[in-house]
Amino acid sequence: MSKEPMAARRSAASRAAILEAAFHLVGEVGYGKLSIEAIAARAGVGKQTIYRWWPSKGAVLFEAVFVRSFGDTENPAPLPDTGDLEADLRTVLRATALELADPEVDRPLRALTVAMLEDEALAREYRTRVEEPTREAKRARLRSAQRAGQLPASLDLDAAVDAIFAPMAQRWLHRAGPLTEEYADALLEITLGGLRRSGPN
Amino acid sequence: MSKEPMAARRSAASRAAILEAAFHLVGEVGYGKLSIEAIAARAGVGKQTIYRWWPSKGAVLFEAVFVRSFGDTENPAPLPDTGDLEADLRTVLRATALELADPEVDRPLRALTVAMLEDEALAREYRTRVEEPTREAKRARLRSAQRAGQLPASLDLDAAVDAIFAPMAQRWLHRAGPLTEEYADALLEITLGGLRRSGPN
Amino acid sequence: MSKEPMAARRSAASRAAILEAAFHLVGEVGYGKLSIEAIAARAGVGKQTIYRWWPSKGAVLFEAVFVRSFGDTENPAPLPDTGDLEADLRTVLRATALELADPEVDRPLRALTVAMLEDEALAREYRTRVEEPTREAKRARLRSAQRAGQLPASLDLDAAVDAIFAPMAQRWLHRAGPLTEEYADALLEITLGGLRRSGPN
Amino acid sequence: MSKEPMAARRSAASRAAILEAAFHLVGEVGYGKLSIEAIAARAGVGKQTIYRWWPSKGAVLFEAVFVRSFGDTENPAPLPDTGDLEADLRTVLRATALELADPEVDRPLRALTVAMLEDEALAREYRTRVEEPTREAKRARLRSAQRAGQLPASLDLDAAVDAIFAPMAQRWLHRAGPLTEEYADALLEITLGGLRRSGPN
DNA sequence: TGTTAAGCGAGACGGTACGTCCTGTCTTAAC
DNA sequence: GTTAAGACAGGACGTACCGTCTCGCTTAACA
Repeated sequence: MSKEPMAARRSAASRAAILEAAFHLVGEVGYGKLSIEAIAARAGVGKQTIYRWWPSKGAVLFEAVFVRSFGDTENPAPLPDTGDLEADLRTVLRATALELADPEVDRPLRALTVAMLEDEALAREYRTRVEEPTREAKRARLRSAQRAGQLPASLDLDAAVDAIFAPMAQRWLHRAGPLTEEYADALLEITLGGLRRSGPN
Repeated sequence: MSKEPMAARRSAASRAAILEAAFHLVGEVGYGKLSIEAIAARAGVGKQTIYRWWPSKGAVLFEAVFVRSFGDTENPAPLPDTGDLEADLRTVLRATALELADPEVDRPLRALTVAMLEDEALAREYRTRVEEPTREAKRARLRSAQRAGQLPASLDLDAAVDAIFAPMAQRWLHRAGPLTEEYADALLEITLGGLRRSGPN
Repeated sequence: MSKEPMAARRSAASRAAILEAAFHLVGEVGYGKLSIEAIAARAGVGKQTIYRWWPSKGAVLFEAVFVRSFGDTENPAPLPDTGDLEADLRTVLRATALELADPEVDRPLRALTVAMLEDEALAREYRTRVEEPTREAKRARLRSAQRAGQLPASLDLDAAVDAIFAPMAQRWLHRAGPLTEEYADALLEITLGGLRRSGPN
Repeated sequence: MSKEPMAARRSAASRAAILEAAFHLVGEVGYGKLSIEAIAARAGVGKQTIYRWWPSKGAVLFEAVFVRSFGDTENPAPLPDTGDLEADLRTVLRATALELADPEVDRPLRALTVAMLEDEALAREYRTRVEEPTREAKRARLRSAQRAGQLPASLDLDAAVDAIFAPMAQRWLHRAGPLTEEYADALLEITLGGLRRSGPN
């Protein structure tokens, strides 16, 4: 299989400069005030070069964030699997809490969320290329736990993934409270043990 | 003690026309393409009348959605309390699922979410006037269940509210799946019973 | 004959403040940037008070300049008549040159000229109440000279007044050169003696 | 030596459309109600295209009138020189009278006068590019008459030009009377012969 | 190994919307 | 019944960007 012949002349330097500029600009001014004109100026690039390769500022931002997060590969890392489901999920949830609390991550990710809310095509691409692979990694860990008899075989895996991970995402999105390891632990205890027997009883 | 004398001259007709116009326009074109110019034109109002009373298009939208949802009162309805916690939460979650699936609600709410992501002041107002009262109503129902011995006294109520309601909100926001009563039920079973014993075991 | 009964309640203080404000504002910002709003604010007066009594900002300016120049009387002073036509005209022309060179006069008068160019009704009022009386005073002096045999009886008096006074006005208007006594004298020599024998021949 | 490379990309079609639109609009609504917005709309052009190349609506108007009057050349036509000064001046003055009486000329010229009164920079440009070249043409004719012994060598040429031409300009500006050939002739007789011996004696 | 077409930076173009200022009309409360 | 105050519908201001469109220049691929 050969390299795609399309886009033969595309300037790698310009592409990198554009993504770099978009990423930093969005961190400075937010999605609403991000403009293609400013990206082009910051990147030292003609506007047409952006319009030639991306359909919208949201698409530029998506790629900028995506490249930062995944580099050149499309596949997310699998979740840790030590055999201890609770410990592994705790590790992941705590790491997520820390990452989302980092302004370097928070601002572009928030901007990307806006972009996706404004542009359904972008949202679709996100679901395909980010959300679904990530979710599959989470499902895989839960499946492993099912095989180990730690979770019921009949479990609705998607609902389970939502139950474990959505509360943190929602708190982050609406800044509804601090993203701490304590919060991560409290959530995990509820989700794994159930509200009815939650708490250190 | 008298009513505040300020803003005495404000035109109630113009205010209503503006909120009405904003609500419908945002449903037609989305938040990004909503313009104050268009709101003013649709409402038959001078732009200055909008700028005089609201600091941004997001603030107009917030008030438009708020008035639609709460009318003149500030207080959300309390959750049902029949004594059966699971049944009551099921009622609420199912109703939420149906409501979020309604385009008349979906579109303005999605737009409002964008507005809040773009404008922290607006997000703060939302948390104070919408999120926190609503959350308190939810907490109150859980406290009632604690008093009835259905939930542990040591439960972290905010984490519990998140665990119950966030997954649905997240699925709605990212259109990650259908908002059905089945999904509501599956979530509730996990959250109340815990993943480890979830499913019809 | 009594004071006119119309405008019974009109506030003399407000009228004076408005004219004062208009006069000074126009000197600061020029006619184009003069606004009724600014006049009202400077005069400490409601906008409606201006709109009630004057039809346009030009009319306010006209009255402001007019009151400054003529006070309460409508009649301009007659030209000096010592019997020596040339000396009398020299006196008047030199005085005109000095007055037009004074910024306190120059700026409002220039503004008034703009107002009249923009508003034919105002121009008509100016011609009736300022230009024509002034011109009649000039004609009167020339008539006196005719009676004294210093000017031909057949002279077209209006053309003569134009010939004597227009060049100075034009130079002032277009800032085409300095308004000096020398210029006044040079003009007078040409106009009285004729170009063909002008100069100290 | 090459033509200046700057402004390379300027659209000649847009420039022409703008000047055309400005010229006609000012004739319809006058200078005060002339708006850049309306010029742009009439010309089928973006506002920015006007702001890019002209600093003010006055500058647009100046160029519009200038192009109409002079086309691409900067130089005014010389005055006729048949050897008979009086006849030549009569020709010019009569032509001026007729031209100023033409509404097609009157309205834009009056507007341009307002523009210059409001904007000293514009007035300066007018003096440099229009008034001074025109005046030089007039001076040249008078110099020719001096060489022919028809005028004193000591004559102040600028004052003489003013004396000949200003009265007509002033009457036009203030609509102080009809601009007829008779008026032109009367002025010329006074200016050349002198008031003291004016009239058909 | 020179030709040629693509991608490139630059930026003008016709537009839309911004947020501000002012217009002329109106309504209210105070005197 | 006039006044100061100021809200109102409307419209123009001058600016910022939109997405499209040339313009010359650079550069890699093919001839």
